[in-house]
Amino acid sequence: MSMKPPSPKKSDVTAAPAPAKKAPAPLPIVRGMRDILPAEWPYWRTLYREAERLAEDYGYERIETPVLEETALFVRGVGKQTDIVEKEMYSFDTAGGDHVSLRPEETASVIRAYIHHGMLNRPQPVKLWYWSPMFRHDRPQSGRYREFWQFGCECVGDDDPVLDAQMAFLAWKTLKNAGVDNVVQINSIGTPESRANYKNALVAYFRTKRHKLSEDDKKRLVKNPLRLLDSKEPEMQELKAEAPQIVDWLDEDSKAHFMHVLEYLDEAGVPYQLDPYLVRGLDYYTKTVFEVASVSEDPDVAKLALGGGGRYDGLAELLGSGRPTPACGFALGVERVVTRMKEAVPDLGALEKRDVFVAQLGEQGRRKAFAVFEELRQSGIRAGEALSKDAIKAQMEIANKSGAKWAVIIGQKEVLDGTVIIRDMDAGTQEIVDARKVVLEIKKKMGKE
RNA sequence: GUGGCUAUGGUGUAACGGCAGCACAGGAGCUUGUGGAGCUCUUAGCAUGGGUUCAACUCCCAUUAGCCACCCCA
Repeated sequence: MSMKPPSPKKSDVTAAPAPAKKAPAPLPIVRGMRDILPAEWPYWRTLYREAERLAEDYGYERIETPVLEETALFVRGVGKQTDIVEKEMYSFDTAGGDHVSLRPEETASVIRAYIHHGMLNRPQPVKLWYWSPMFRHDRPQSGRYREFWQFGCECVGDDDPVLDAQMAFLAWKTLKNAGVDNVVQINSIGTPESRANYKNALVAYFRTKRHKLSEDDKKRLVKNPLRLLDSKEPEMQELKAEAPQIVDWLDEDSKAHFMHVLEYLDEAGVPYQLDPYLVRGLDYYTKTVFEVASVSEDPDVAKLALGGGGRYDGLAELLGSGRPTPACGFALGVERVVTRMKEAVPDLGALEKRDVFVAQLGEQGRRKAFAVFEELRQSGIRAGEALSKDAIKAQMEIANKSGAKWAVIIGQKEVLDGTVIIRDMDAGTQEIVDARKVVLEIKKKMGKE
């Protein structure tokens, strides 16, 4: 007996002509936010699985920190002068008067947790990984969102160059395993002292060329001279070539450290390019800095970094670890990687095939089908269903689309006889089997495939 | 944050200062027992708010969002 309620359409039509009720306006999504729809999920899942497997294999442990932190953590950690902190943070005061921010990146939080939980008393280095949403109030563009996910690893408490190399390796390898051809761009920016010296030399050089600089570049000269190096202004390309190079200003320790990092990358077969102009936007970096970019003939595709990382030996101390705590890490932008994955492996989004489809006819058939479906599922057979449909025809159509090799059909007659029909969807043949042996019969058929 | 381009059903698109079409997708059906084809019917739209006009989806302004180039970044 069908108990379906009468169609609301009909009752509306017969209802008294009430004044047209205004439908509530649909609410928009907040700017820069996005839904991850089912069609995209297979990519996320694939990337997540690769990331998790690699991180765990390499001894990294999962960590999850609060989305909300004291604003001071990022001001101190990421750098007051950085654009991220200066104009891109979601900051607000709570009712209790706390100054808090949605995290714009994860490294500062991980180090905070490291200190907070006394991880400096654990065997060093402490290796942690995360896969979490970050928030930056940036102008949205493709591959750039206000909420975005990062997969990253942090290795805290050791300054050995092999760890820097491991970071670049893991970033590269994760992408590679996800099907994204990529290359590491790498540089060393030395210690804060050697970098300060270099910065002075750079400023001195560009001051002499000041008249040739664009407005943006003049600002950089004052605010963040290292940024002059990755300026896109055409005139800069020539000026850069003449400019002092950071390698010439590195202290001996940083230089040796960097050489070792490169040797390890050679050994591991990681494709990398030395990029003397690569500097990164966060204040905490020291020595090794790197980015990973996809390999593509299309320059627009290649230019967007999929991830980045490096060494940040001073950060933990700056955040109060109380003793020198060298560390390094990297993060990949999940949305950006997924975009590349869609190009590299377009068929990943296809629906997962079902082995069997359970079709039913009549209320008794439906009830029986409900149970049979669960029986199949419990025995590990991937079954499909459309229990809410009445017409067998519609169900067979769905069965066909689901890719099921067999349909189990249960109607009134079968319920009475204690049987089910098993239909071979390719051959179009079908047989009647004992209802208690459905799982057995299906398994037998699957075994033959 | 600065500058530019764009906005029509769920998706992709068409047209026009005068009733907004098409394709795909969705739903129902083509004798309440069988899918892949076909057919019928059907749901669903001018981003929002103002203005000009007899009349605006169309022209103008603002807002919002997306995209692009910057800034910066994953």
